[in-house]
Amino acid sequence: MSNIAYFPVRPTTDDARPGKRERTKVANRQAILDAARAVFGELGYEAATVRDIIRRTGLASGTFYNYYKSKEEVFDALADDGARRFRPILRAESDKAIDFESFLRGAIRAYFDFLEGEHESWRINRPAGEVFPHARATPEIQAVFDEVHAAFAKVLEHDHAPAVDLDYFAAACIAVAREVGDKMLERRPIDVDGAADFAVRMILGGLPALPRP
Amino acid sequence: MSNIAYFPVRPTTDDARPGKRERTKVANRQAILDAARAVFGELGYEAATVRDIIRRTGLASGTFYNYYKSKEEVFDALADDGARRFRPILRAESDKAIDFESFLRGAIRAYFDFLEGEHESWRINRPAGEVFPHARATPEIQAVFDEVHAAFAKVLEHDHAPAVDLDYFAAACIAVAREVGDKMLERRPIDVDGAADFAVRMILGGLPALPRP
DNA sequence: AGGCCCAGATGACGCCCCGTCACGATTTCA
DNA sequence: TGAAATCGTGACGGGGCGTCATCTGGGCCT
Repeated sequence: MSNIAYFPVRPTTDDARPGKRERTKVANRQAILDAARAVFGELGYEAATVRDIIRRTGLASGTFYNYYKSKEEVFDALADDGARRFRPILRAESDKAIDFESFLRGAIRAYFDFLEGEHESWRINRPAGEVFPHARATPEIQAVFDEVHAAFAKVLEHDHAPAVDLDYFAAACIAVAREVGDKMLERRPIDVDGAADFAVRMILGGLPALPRP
Repeated sequence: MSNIAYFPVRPTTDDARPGKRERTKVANRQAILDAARAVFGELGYEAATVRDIIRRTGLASGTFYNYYKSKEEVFDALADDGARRFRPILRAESDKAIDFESFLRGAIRAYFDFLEGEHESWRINRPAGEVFPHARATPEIQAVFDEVHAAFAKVLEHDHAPAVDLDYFAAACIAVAREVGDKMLERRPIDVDGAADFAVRMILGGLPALPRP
């Protein structure tokens, strides 16, 4: 099938848009990210080496360093990517929330759904017991934390809820969500509703009991 | 000052008890542990190498591997050591506790005191932003978790509190304690009372709101 | 005391991964 | 089309890794 008839004027092949240099650049970057996800999944983060990642892409070892400085930086990039995809979801929950309870329920539910989705891409084939480092505070992840912080502040003030130590409270909420989320992923079948309900109730129950500084 | 007069019969020097072989063995093991603590503190866990650790002890590189298989194993040994020292403290709190509230308050208070104490040995000189991996589930650490679990079960049953998802609940409590504890260490002055009060109230408030399966 | 044995300390060694860099191929631009 | 810029390439020096043949000296026996 020739496509000349369809693109007669500019014989621009469909992959020729932004200049070849630029295109191979994004392709390489993406290839490295994909390879890294797979390698981390198979070998675990600790055991994985830059060589493992680059080998899987077919690129030369030097090429890796044109894009990332180290294994850590690739991991951060993957984490950043996750955070970047999650942020608008969180933002949407924050916008449509009426009060603290609806915000919290929406946010945790969204986070757990997100977790369940991500889950697939990672635990491919990893020997049990292997563990990932907790994501470092990359800019995008920090932004998510800040967003939570801000949403808490906004929505709690709007509720005329008495002041609490927001720093402690946000940290505690994130901790509960993270830990209950992890445990949720270990159970079969995965019960997002149940886990979310648990986390929400625990936080919601704890809030009015907090000390007022 | 001669001590001949004081130990006239058996010229047993005070460090000659269990045979020299055994003594240098425990000394070496301890030296490696001490060096590791210092190196992790100065360089951070990621950057530290087995060579850094062994160099600081003055021993030969091969000797290290007579005691530990890797940097990870030394770290685990240090974590295990901490857990081993904390366990009796936790046990004491569990024993003297009347109800869930007093147990929780005692345990968290003990944990935060412990944290503050440990704090010194670690953050010696480390560049900010560096971070330690969360301790792996070494046997001794697992034992602490199990102890918490068991204490929760015992004390909640004794309270005739309605059943809750203990797995989620214990995980959430540990998460709150860990995270609020970390934040506590970042503030000056360190306010153990305030942090413990916060964590206790949050958990205590959340408990009655939990779903009953 | 003298001698034998073996636990365990030693450090050189080969392996592999690291990050760099000079080179060459390919794209871009004039 | 030729010059310049960009970037992929893989060889290379550096260094940490874990091992192992060798040596040392403590334990133990006569």
